[in-house]
Amino acid sequence: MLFVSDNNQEFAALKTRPATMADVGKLAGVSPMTVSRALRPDTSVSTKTREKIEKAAKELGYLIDSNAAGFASRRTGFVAVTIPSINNANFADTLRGLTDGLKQSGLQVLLGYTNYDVAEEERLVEQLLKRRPEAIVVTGGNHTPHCRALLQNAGIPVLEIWDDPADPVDTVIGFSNAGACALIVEHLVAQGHTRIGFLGSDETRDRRGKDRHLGFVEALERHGLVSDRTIFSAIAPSSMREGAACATQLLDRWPDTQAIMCVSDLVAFGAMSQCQRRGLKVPQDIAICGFGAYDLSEFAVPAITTIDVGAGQIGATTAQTVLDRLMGNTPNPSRILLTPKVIVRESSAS
Amino acid sequence: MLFVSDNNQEFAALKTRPATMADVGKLAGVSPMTVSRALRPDTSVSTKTREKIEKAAKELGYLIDSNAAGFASRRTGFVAVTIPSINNANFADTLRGLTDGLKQSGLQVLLGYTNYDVAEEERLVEQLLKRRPEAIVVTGGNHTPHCRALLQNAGIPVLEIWDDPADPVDTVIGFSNAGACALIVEHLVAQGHTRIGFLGSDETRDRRGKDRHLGFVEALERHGLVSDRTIFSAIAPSSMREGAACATQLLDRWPDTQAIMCVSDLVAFGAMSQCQRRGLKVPQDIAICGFGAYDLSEFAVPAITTIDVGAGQIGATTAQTVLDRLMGNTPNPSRILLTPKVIVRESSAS
DNA sequence: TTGAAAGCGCTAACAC
DNA sequence: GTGTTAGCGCTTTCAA
Repeated sequence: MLFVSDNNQEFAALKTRPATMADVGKLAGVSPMTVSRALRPDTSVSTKTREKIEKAAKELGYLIDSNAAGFASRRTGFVAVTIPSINNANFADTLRGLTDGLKQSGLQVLLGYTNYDVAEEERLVEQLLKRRPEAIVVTGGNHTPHCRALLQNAGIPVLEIWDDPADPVDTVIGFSNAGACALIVEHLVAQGHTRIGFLGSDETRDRRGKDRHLGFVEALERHGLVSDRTIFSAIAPSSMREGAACATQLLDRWPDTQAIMCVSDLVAFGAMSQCQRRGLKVPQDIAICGFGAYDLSEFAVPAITTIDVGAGQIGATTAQTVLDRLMGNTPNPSRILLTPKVIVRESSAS
Repeated sequence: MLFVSDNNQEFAALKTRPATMADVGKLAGVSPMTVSRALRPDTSVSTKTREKIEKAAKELGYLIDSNAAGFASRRTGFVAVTIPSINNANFADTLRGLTDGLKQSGLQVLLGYTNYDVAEEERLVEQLLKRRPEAIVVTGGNHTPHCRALLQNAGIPVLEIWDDPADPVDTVIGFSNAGACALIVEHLVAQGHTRIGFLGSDETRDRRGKDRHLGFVEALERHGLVSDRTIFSAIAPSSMREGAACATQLLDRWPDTQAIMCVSDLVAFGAMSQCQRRGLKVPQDIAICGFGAYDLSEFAVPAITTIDVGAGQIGATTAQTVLDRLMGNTPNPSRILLTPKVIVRESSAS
């Protein structure tokens, strides 16, 4: 059986046509409609008929076509999700919380990653919207104008997560990146540090990183401390490599730095490695703090002080909120802000 | 990408009906069919008509319904992919190679994770197949009988990756986990080590880990060495925590161990941390090797010797192979095996 | 270059 | 409890 016209040779037919409900119905001696009912829960079909149908379906290796079902019922069962990167333990945790929370509902996550680029996000959101998801979850609250318009006009719940945007599109489930960072500064100041550096990354791309830096600056200023010891990598987001390189720059320029706050645990780990290679003892010679509560920080030697923003919890809450919105329980936008927690570990303990 | 879950439930409709091709056609004064043509490349529509249509589409904020389009053309544009875990840098690299390689083709990845569980894989594969993907990529070559049957009867290209199964369903893009591990053993033996331990995880769940252990045992035996210094964590896959715990057990039981081979870099990192906490110097007192070439290993102090299996390359090759299969260039199954490379670093250098 | 008719596989709505 | 009819939004096919 060919699926492709003769003049279009791409995608030659490898498939044999899969069985349909009509095929199953014919074999079971019932109408396709009865098959449709039998294959769904909570539908009235006699036990005998259902058994006949299940036998026939099994015999044919029949699997329902979810696309066709969604098409007919106008419910695709998709929830679109964008994250900045797939290779990031924090977003992976959020994703796990989200998918696990959606598991019972029959909703499926359609995932895309933006590579920390709002232009890419725009393309991605458009592509995802073409699949007619029932809700869309975007990481971050910073979008191109067109992307914003797409989200606003999509006619479905829009959830912005991992952020606290001043002007949200719809519903927000996040936290204040600036506020979280301020907590770390309070901790470092309480430890008696005054010469505190910051390692970040290109702020136009990593918007959450920018907010963290803002929180850092503001918190230092509240204590009357200067905040000029800052190194940004040109690459965003910064990771271990940039952490190591930026730590080198920071220490070369301000050798008397007492503590370094890093935009993420990965940067902190790279920075700490570099300190150790330079013969600096952490925390005796210099304190290091990260952000994100990656496993890495717990098992590093010394273990790294960090911020736990509740990545998994964000995902779980997002799932619940999506379900609430779709079931009409909470038809209105809301703003749910979680409270990040400092986890003090060896790398900054006196 | 798509994540998949089970069951069904009712959702209230929040959506206003999005514009259709008919709406666009009406506004532009043409038939829906002409709109369909205008919105696709390589179709014959006059420039003037196309402009009218694009203007109308823009005005209505029209986005094509990919599900309906796929339904009508019997080409969903989905490529189903299963990976064991979303929170794993190796699989993330493969996924990135895969999605990037598919980007130009208009094919979209539908993703699900199995949590290293073949029963979960079976459910997932079934769920994914219901979306009628044009090809399916599964990580690993170990499946339940029913899952195997599902894959075989799907009528689409099936690609098993990250493995070298003895009896593949269809096409294989992987490497020998056992062979890769043997390379590490050769390296350690060449360094003069004879008392070599292994840290792994529950072998029924982590099949690739099992193969790695097999390769370890065989390689030791080739050198006439004993391979009893082995600790498996009950948790699979092992990560940093288990690496630390299992290293403790190994060192308590065989304090004179000279080198430890770990099932992954994460385990190696946990083990190395534990060694350091016990006052052992790496590599002077004990050598440590990992598997997977995670960033972590490069920036750890000391940097960790590991195996680079070419995770990104597996993804890129998989994408290319999927395209070849779908375009009929390479209609037959093939077996593509990449060659893992040892990266010798400080943790095992003499 | 454009349009009309048919239908993809399924479900909603209404019969019986 | 089961069948019939209609149609979801689009593309295929054929005709003009």
